[in-house]
Amino acid sequence: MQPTSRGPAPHGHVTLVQVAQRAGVSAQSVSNALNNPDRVAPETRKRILAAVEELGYEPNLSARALRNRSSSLIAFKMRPARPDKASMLMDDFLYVLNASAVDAGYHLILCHAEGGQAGEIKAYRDLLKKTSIDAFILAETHRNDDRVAALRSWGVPFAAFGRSWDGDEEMAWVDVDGRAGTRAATAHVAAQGHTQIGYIGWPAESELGEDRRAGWLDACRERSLDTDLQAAVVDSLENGRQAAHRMLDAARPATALVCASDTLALGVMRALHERGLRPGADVAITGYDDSPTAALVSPGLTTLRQPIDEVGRQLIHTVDNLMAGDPRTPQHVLLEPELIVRDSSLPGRRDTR
Amino acid sequence: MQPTSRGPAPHGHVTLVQVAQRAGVSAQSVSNALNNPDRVAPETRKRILAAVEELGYEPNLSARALRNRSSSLIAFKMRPARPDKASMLMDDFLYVLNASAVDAGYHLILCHAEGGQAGEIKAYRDLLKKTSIDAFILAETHRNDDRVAALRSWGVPFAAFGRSWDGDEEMAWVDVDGRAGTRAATAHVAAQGHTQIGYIGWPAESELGEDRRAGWLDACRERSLDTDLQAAVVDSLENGRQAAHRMLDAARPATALVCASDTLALGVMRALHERGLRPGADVAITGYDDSPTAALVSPGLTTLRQPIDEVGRQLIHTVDNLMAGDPRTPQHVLLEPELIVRDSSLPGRRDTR
DNA sequence: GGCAGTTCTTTTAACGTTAATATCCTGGAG
DNA sequence: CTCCAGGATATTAACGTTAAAAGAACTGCC
Repeated sequence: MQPTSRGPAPHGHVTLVQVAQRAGVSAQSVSNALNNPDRVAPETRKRILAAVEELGYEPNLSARALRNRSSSLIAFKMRPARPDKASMLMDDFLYVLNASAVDAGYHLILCHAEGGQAGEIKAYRDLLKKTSIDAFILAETHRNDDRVAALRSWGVPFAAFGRSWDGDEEMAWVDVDGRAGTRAATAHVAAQGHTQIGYIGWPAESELGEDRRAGWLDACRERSLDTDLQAAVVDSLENGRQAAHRMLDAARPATALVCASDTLALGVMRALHERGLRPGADVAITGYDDSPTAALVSPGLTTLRQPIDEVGRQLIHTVDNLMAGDPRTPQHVLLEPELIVRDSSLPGRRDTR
Repeated sequence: MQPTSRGPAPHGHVTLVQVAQRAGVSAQSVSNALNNPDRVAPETRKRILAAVEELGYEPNLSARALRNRSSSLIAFKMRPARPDKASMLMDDFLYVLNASAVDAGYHLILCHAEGGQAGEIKAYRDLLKKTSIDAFILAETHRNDDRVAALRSWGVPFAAFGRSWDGDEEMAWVDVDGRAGTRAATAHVAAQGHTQIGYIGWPAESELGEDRRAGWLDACRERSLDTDLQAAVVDSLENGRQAAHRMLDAARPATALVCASDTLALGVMRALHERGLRPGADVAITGYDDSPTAALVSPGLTTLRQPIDEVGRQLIHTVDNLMAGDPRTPQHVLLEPELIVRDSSLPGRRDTR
């Protein structure tokens, strides 16, 4: 049955030429059949596709990249996972990002860089020189981000996870509405009857942090609640713990604590643990990110889940658009986080066995 | 100062030919200067390297890949993060794997596959056809792993995170000694005076699980301790919780529980929480993996840290060796986990503020 | 019948690199 | 003075693909 011999198969790889011979046409026609279907006669195309199928031909991406100056590669730089960080969304994020990329006909390649901002830019430039990367995905952009300037100056399509904080309308981004998240969390604990709702967040330099703080402020003001209890600390369990102790020692102690991250919220839980207080029953706690940990601690931590899957999909979709269509079209996508209510913010029911 | 004009720089990319013109030699000499330094005269080489430096030349990987049938790409397939899984080492692992790869002159490219075993193999084959991937890294191999057979039949270098459980001497792997880990954890709680040490692990099909169970068995037998209390459940918080309740309701209840994973251990903590018992003070608990969560819960969870950085480095080192040297040399690396002692396995001291 | 206009297909050349081969040159032996 | 060895460098060709241009076959129209 098999078309015995005559198959050159010199290296195990099937090439255009072999398909062409099999179908009795030129290599270019095969190329056209695959990339510009309307340039070949329907029946020729059918014959070619049959040959492609039969021989199991897959176009060689290196050759394509060389010829087209386009590698179907999208680059992403991981940051080193800070040990104290509970928000281990990176794992999921990377997974969907890659899945979406593959679905759209790309592959994800990882960057590595040391030496901060400058090192990262150098790494991007080197990568661009060496391989014709089609697009970049950035995470965590900030005000006056040099990487943005660099990528733009090189004319490479890119999209960021995280909006442009300096009102850069040109930049394509996908982000999650942090403000809406903390507002929802605050509203939730207020609905449980809490009136002394503290907030533990990040230093004011963090744009993301200010966004989340604003949501808590919104909710408190809407209800004319006290907004005295707030802390701005670097994201860590220990800082969350200490801030919680301070707020519980205040003249009018907090009965609920809204946090800018799960890490901070877990610090609060530790503080309660140290004081013999029960999360939920005695003090309501909410976190942010729905890190795996949030579901695993006891009691479970109420938190805000970022639609990370959708973020990944939208990012790929965005760069895909940038590459295909008019690169002048800015794309902004703002997604809503989802409040996941667990026992840490609910009174009552201790033993749910 | 700058060598004005005459620079073609047609596309912003510097090519071998441009460097060659600048240095007044042929393209081949530039290639040699970079790849076979002993084939060019020392001073010519110096001149060429100066030109390379000056023009900021970086070899085009697509062209190289096409010519050499080797892309400097190492492929790795992520598995979707199971939501219930606390062992989020993937993030760290990927980071070091990539860092090591870049250090060794490679880049990491991510695979995506659906459809289980078969789908994964198909994805590998497609990737190989399309891009001359240099090597693969596998995670979580098992007995009679089809992927291993496939990769071997194609003659592609690969290394696995996780030893070959079917005694496949040919396969290169890097692994962590699970047995030594649980033995150390068991010895640790025994040293605290515990004599009823239960074990919560995975179903017997899991080779990794049996390995970890063996460590607990070893330690118990060495001390002539009871080994009646054991559970074999699918890895989840809920299963850990239920198993813990069973063991605490037993005729001779467990006073210490050694677990095969942090997820299970967190389930145990929840069970204790439900019973009003204190981890550490009332029942000692140990987990496995030192997931981020372990450090964040209160009290902290005693667990075993896998030297994930070293695993990543060794894996890259291994495939690098396979590609360079004699591919017949099997490479096996077994690393020791490190016991991280936290309060969950220690009596006393409740409030450490 | 000849000629312009379609539609389909093939030919040519190029992307940037490197193995293999060819050429040049220098110095030393005969 | 010729000839050869051997090192240094240059030339050729190829990796697999595709844009651009050229060619072929067929249509309809004056």
